[in-house]
Amino acid sequence: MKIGELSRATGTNIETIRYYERIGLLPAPHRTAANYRSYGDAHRSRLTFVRHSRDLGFTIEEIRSLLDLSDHPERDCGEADRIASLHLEQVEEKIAQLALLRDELTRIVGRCRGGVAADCRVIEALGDHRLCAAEHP
Amino acid sequence: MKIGELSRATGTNIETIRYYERIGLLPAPHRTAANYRSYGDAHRSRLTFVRHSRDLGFTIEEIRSLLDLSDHPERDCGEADRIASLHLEQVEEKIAQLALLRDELTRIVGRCRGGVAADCRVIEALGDHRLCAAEHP
DNA sequence: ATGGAGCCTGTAGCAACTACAGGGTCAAGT
DNA sequence: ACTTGACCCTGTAGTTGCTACAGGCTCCAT
Repeated sequence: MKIGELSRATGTNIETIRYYERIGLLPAPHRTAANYRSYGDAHRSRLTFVRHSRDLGFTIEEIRSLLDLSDHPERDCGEADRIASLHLEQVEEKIAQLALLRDELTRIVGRCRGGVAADCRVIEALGDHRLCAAEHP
Repeated sequence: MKIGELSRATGTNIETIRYYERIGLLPAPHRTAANYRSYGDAHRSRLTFVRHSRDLGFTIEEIRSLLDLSDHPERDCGEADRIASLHLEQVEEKIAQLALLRDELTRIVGRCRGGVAADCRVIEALGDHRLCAAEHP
């Protein structure tokens, strides 16, 4: 299949597919006589793997390691578990961080009662960290 | 005060301070005879405002608008409230999104029972979106 | 044969910094 | 007086993960 078809089949931007090839995440496919890329099913599932992993927030480097493992089925699965667990931890940390931000923003927004900027509680709060309820990063 | 002192006083990287000046977020300070930047209290509070806003996740462009408001105290406060409310919404959306990811990752990680990569549930799950419990972005 | 969709390469742009390289300045110690 | 080391300067390039051209080829239908 041509790049446009692969793009539609996986919901991936064409430029992104070429980008993945350039950084070595997808193997370079065969070319037709007209120098068009020609992909097979193996390419499609690899790209699906990549996109799904990206959707789950894995970095390119993490995906590289995961792909490497999936290319070597005889290896130990522990590494994959380690990468995923670490990532899960990071997501949980990020959620906790954002929850703090949300609380702080809610407090700040809630204090606005209209009027002119000189009396604005939003702007006041931004200028003075001491007005915050909790430490945020 | 010199840039290093301002850096320590606000917990901002020196390179970041110069960057903010370059993009017009901080006004260019006076220079000493030796061409060193020399800051006053107004610079320090402006930078504090910027850093605090960044910590709360506002983009540079949002901060530009907020600073503009705080420079014009006679203007209506509604804009500041609008920016902060919109940002709060985005944070809430991001949290919801990450919660979905967390759930999916928890499911995936929980399925790993060791062994070789060929039988790895993590890798299997990454390659097949149909194994997911919910739609994620 | 001509028009438009699709493909190619290569480069530059986005956000928000961060990290040099290669040089100048200043204050303290000897 | 001189040296050492901390600090400052400019300018440019790198980071992540794409996205968006520019300028040109190829294919297929009309």
